[in-house]
Amino acid sequence: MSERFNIVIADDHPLFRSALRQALGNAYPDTTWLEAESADTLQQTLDNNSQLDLIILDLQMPGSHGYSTLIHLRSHYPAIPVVVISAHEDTKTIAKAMHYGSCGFIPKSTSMEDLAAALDLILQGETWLPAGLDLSKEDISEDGDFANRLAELTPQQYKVLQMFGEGLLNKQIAYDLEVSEATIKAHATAIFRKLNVRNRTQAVIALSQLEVNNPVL
Amino acid sequence: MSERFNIVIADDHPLFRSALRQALGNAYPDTTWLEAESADTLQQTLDNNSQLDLIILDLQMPGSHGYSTLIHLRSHYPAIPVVVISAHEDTKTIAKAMHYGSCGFIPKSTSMEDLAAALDLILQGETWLPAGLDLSKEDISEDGDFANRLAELTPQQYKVLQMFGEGLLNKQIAYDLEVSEATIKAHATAIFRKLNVRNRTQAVIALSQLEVNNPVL
DNA sequence: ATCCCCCTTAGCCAAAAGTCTAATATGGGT
DNA sequence: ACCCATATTAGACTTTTGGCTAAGGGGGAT
Repeated sequence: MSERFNIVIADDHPLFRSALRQALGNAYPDTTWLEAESADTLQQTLDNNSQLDLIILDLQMPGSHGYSTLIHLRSHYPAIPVVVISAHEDTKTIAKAMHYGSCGFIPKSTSMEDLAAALDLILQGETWLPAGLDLSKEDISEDGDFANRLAELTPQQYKVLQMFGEGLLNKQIAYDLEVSEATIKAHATAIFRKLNVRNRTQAVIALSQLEVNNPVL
Repeated sequence: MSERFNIVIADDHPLFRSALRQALGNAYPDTTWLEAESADTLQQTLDNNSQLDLIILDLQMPGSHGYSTLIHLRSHYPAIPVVVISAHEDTKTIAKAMHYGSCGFIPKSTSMEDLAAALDLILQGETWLPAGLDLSKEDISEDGDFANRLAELTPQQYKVLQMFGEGLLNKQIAYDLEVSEATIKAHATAIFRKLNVRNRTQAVIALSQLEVNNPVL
């Protein structure tokens, strides 16, 4: 055991990140821990590290719309397993996380011992779920179409879409990403085509359908 | 007892509307029941009936964003009590409904006897909540600012905002409402000013913050 | 009668959004 | 070496959006 793993903790709460890191540090002494506080910094972490073994992902992060980050990760980095960790723990939330390619679901209420046991399984390529769960009743599939469309976006397009979701103008996005406004427009057109919408407002509406606990789904 | 009441049932599920109506018809034989299946038809019902005694409101309706309808009703028809009825029944959802001016909260799992008893109280001007509830832990107040701003919208402005939320163009909205595009633009400018946003995308984003079970709040 | 609010509309203008073509650059894979 | 996906940009263009001014009509309240 105890290989040299590279594990990312993506959660917007600093206290939770360090608690998780500390709790698991004993069980995995040779592991390199990386932290990301937003979808943005998570993307940077992915860009800068080629050998990642696991992403521990919170569903609520600034600049991320619920499951959208999970969908994007699974489609563009299929080799890296993602385990979702969340304060929500109803079966629907869990079923959706699994449906979108998570290799496990860890409620934040999980004890630290269970957590270490869960990581063991997951790092071996298994899946892990809280005990005593019946997901058979949960029928997802509704928005499968949009999820597939979202998965077609390139990383940069995905980033631009997220910034649409923050209400930014093309000009502001171009400034933030340090590219020209023409580039943003080009991305926008590509995004709309892939998502099958006509303008940015419809794109944002579609994106918000992936919010955690959205009653629509 | 048994006055002549006018009660509106606003729920997008036809089966549920008739079930409710049938169940309560016995307890309130002289009551006129009105049904609305969307925020739109609810608005029409309000326009056409001056003497309404109660609105039974589901939080999930087509063209309505969670609490936005409740906020709008309470600000523009303060004399008409609104009781929220919902499949969600966590304390946060309930606390928010009460915070936004609901005079009660009825989970859809409530028995028909309890339901009749609840209506009795509510029609007397009292409030009603499921037994054994502790809302003291729930702290809302976060988006009070936006709720106040939303309450400033006139009925027509509110309707236009909802259609922004459906991703419609000014041209389409004008056609649907049978007014000119100039009118929609005038409403749009007023909406943005009242909501303190700069464009329609930001308005839609703000509106979606009022979604039921939105983790942001 | 008067005031005020809401709804309506037109016309003008500026800004932003969105489409299209065409071109360059880079990196990975075959 | 070559192909391909991605990212970048410019330029020209159309459409949509949004703000501003001005103005008329209707209804309710004082």
